[in-house]
Amino acid sequence: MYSIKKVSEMLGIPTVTIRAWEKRYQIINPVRSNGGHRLYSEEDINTLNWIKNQMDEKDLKISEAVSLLKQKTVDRVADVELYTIKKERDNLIEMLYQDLIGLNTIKAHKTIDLAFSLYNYVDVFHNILAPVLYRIGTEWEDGKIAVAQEHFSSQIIMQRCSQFLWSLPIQPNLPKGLSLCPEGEHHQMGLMLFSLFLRNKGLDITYLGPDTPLNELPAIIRMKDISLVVISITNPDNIEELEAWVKTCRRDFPDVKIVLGGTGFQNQRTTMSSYVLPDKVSDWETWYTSTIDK
Amino acid sequence: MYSIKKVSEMLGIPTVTIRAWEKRYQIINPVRSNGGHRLYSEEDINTLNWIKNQMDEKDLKISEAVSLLKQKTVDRVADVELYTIKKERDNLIEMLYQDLIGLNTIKAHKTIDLAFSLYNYVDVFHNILAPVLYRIGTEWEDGKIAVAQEHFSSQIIMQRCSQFLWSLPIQPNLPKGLSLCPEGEHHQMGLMLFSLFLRNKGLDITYLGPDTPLNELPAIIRMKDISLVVISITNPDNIEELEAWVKTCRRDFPDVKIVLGGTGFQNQRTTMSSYVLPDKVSDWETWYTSTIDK
DNA sequence: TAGATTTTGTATAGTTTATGTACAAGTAAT
DNA sequence: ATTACTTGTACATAAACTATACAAAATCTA
Repeated sequence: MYSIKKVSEMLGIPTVTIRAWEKRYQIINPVRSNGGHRLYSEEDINTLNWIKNQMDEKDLKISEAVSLLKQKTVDRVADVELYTIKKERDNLIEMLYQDLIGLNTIKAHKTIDLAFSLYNYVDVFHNILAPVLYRIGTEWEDGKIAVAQEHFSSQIIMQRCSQFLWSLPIQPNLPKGLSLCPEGEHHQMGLMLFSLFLRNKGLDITYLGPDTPLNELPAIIRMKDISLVVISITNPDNIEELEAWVKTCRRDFPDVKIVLGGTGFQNQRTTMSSYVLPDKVSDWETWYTSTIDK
Repeated sequence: MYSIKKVSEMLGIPTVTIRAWEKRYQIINPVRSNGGHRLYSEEDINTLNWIKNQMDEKDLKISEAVSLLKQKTVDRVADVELYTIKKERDNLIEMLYQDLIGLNTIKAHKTIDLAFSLYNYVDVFHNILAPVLYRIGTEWEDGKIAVAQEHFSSQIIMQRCSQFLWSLPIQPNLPKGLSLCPEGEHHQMGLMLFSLFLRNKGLDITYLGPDTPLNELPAIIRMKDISLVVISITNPDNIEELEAWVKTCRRDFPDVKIVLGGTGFQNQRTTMSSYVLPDKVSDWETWYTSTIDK
């Protein structure tokens, strides 16, 4: 906390002027001491300094510098207020896409917050977050958008999804599960959605995520007393290794259920087709009632 | 024990003034003799001396020096309290470590929640989450724990950290920043901590995270009007490529500030050493005041 | 373009607060 | 008895506060 004299000396602005700016343009709001003297915070000084720099560098008048400053703050708020108007789902998807492509952390999270406030979370996952990430993933593969944009987007969306992985209630009597993509696999949205589906049913799912070495699974299965393993694959080249692993798993843990999924299985012949799960969410329900909720 | 006159002569402060300070600012509390005369302890004299030095050296008013003093004692009390619950903190670290190693999503989040309820968030980041992740990272490199355990742990800790990246308030007049690790780099905890440090100062930081291709940065810098780029490196092999990039960046964006960090720079000769940031958090403050908060 | 109006920095007046010091009247120490 | 200390009140000066005023510069208007 600084007195007006200190600030005046630091910034080279007369005290009268500082007070006049405060009164005329409401750019700062210093705290007062018991006796009513102004006490300036770092933030206040920042603002004054910025104003003065703008005036000096760009030869602006005080009023112009102030409206620049207000513009900066207003931009954020206005963006957020816009959301309350446009709230149809397609709009939300487009907005979120733009936020993510534009690397706007704050706006993206605000949009997701809005989505969660308008729709139930299952709906948000499947009809907003997943489509956006799918679109971004496709455009990334086509080279239409940059790596950084794709990483940034999936990082934010995955983060929001995984919050639900630990906040939803668990029913301890249901089986425990493990979900993962093998090494070299990075597309985890499908895996996340299915894990959330199971988590929503009350299963205790440990989400290991992408790039998990299959040879580590037996130890984990034993340690956590797992009875359901969910594996997602995008690249068909990984099927062979997975096939071998499934075989040993069936032998070592005959009671453990295995579920496979992901685009890697489309139009591929494999000995494991009985474990492969369809993409449709309605089929998930069928699978669940027949396999887990028997 | 010293009489008021002795103290006055020792410190060069009139007796009247000493009494006025005692009455007005409650900074000292000298014992009284039977007859009511003040008897000053060494501690009282130290306090007075400190106050006087502050006023002389930093040209502070008595009221300002006093509030500094009170702040100092508050800090010390906090230190002492911290010390008494240091055991508790070590306990938390151990608990969290066990939760993460045991792949217990829910318990790990509960432990982190507990940590946030006991300490301020900066403390939690630097003294609980970072040490745990560091320990797990080391044990992973030594082959003591599995890949799955390391991935799982860093996924959870990063998720908790990044929540702060978009919930802390922003000061729009401060510069905008970008933080990232280049391609092939995966250790992001240091980058995250420094990003949080800047975010905490009110800077609008876009966290791109690990594995970001450097050649995409110019477009992003233009798009988001970035004026600060933070890059972290663990592997010294990446220094050469980074050096080239820094050179072109300096040429194309002379106004953009660059900050480099990470263990990759330890004991390495490089032309970029002027941009390299020390590890110590106190040095971060120095860097900030001299570079951003000029 | 001349004159009116607005913007902006600064000045001034009358108070109030902050801070160091002075003084009076009484008590303690030696 | 003399010197030092106590409390309480008072006072002077510096620094801030509010409010109003004013002049130069910039901008608008007829």
